[in-house]
Amino acid sequence: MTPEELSQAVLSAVRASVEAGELAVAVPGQVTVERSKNRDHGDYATNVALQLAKPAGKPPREVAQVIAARLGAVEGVAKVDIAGPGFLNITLDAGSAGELARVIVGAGEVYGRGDALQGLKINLEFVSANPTGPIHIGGVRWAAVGDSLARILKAAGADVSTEYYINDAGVQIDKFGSSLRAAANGQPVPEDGYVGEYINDIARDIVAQVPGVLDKSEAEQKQVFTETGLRLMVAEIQRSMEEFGAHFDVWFSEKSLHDSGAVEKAIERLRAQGHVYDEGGAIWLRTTDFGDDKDRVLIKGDGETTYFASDAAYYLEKRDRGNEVCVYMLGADHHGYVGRLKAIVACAGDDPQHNIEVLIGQFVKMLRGGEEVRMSKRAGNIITIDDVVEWIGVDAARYSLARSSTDSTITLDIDVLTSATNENPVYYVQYAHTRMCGVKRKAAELGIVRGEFKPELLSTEWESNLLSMLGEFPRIVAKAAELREPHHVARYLEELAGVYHRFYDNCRIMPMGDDPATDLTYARMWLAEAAQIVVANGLNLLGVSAPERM
RNA sequence: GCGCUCGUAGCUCAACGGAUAGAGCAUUUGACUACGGAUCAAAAGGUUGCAGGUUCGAAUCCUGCCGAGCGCACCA
Repeated sequence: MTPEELSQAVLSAVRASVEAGELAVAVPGQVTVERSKNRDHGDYATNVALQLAKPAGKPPREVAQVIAARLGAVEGVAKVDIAGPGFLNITLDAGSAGELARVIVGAGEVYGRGDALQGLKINLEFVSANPTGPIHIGGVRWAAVGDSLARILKAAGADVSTEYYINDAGVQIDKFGSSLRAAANGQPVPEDGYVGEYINDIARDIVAQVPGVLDKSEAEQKQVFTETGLRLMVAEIQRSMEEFGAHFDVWFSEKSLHDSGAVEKAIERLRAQGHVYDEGGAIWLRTTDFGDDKDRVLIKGDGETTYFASDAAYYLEKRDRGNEVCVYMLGADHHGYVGRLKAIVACAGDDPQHNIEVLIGQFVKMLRGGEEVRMSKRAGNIITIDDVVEWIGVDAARYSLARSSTDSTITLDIDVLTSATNENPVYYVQYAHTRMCGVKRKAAELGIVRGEFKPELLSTEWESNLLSMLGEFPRIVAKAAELREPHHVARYLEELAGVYHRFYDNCRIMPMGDDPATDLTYARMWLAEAAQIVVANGLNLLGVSAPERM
């Protein structure tokens, strides 16, 4: 019996109690059934009685008794206990619990997918770092979290498109171009320009790719260095992201919004909605109508459009492509944008509670020699995505960045990263997977083929623990998707790996010596394979490999 | 000054408003002539920043205070 089926059974028990007049309460839409943390509390627990106590006007334990009486009679349920303030602790009979292994093996890589977000078209924009330099450690966090989130949302049934917004318009691009030109000509870096080894590298590449560029006029040089530099830098970022396993369906150019006239069109649309006005020679959007601190300028007094105008046009463009929900993943230094972004949505006549979601993530702090490293391009101590991958590899990097909530700043110790220790919990999870594969290898070596499955043989505490843990997976995926929090999947995998390691230690799977394979051998092979499927599916959601050997 | 986010074991981090606040690392002590010991078992480690409030129940929600990070442009 899966937790989903059990949940339905509990719901039926509630409904039956209501219909029998034992409970005067509205039947809830659904009830949560969770795996018990403590083995003394059975396989699964539900707090439904606690939640129904108040509307029913009865003490929680009395409500629990009514439900328990009916639930105990359900096929597959061995025992129902009432505990504490009114929890229902449910123990399944071994056969019923063990059936889950068959379900999982049958489902294979589909196990864990659901329909919680079925039919929802979501656009997920993340990283979107300026193409004036390599992706640094902060951007890497969004690459790991964003790409994992995309995978999780898809697993929950959503129609997801991922997107990287290239800020290829504006003064920072001009500075980038002139910095490249200066480097190529051996001139000092211009005011507020970009420095670093990568600037010299790109400048050299441009000189090599465009023969005679240094003989051209200053204006022509600026154009060549800006355009070619931008192209090379974007290509570099794309390569880094590709190697990191972060996939973007769309690489969207800010400049294209201006070239296509989308910005002007957007302003007209907002004007038609009645939120645009002229003042002091500039054109404004009245974002204060929708909770923003102050109104925002769309077109400056000098006729130039603002970055904010691009944002508005970009949002409308995304919506025109049929995206129902536009998710933005921004760094903590951009949290001031949330208000104005939501105001854009409201000004456009959309619902800021639904059509846009802004996820704010905190910074990554780096430690070296026990002291915080303040990254500065000028000091040349930027830590890039390529550095991190070189030190610890894609798997460990993605995992360590995706296993924490983005609400909290995380601190990475460079000394630990570069020493390549086994401190990263990803190895704990991956090792569990290799052990599962090891069992298969051993079985092949002994010529054992998995025979008929007798689920009732999986009766020890380690086996039932593993089964109930495996049953949680679909619920975890749905939760991670709904909360937009990939770290729940990672935490689940760590717990699952622990449960598996303990099962492995206490429950010998393969026969010893020359002993023949028994029904118990087969049953445990089914269970081990089910566990392997879940770990592999979970790691895949995080973009981390599930190795057969380490 | 105003606003957003955060404050949990020595360190890095978990915990749909649920039961005795959990893992890993570090520390101490045990376990292989057996499927890979990158493992397992055990010990120790906490007034969840402080003070109130809400309720069957608060690390979680509300208020105030303390502390940290970040943001408050006709910049991008």
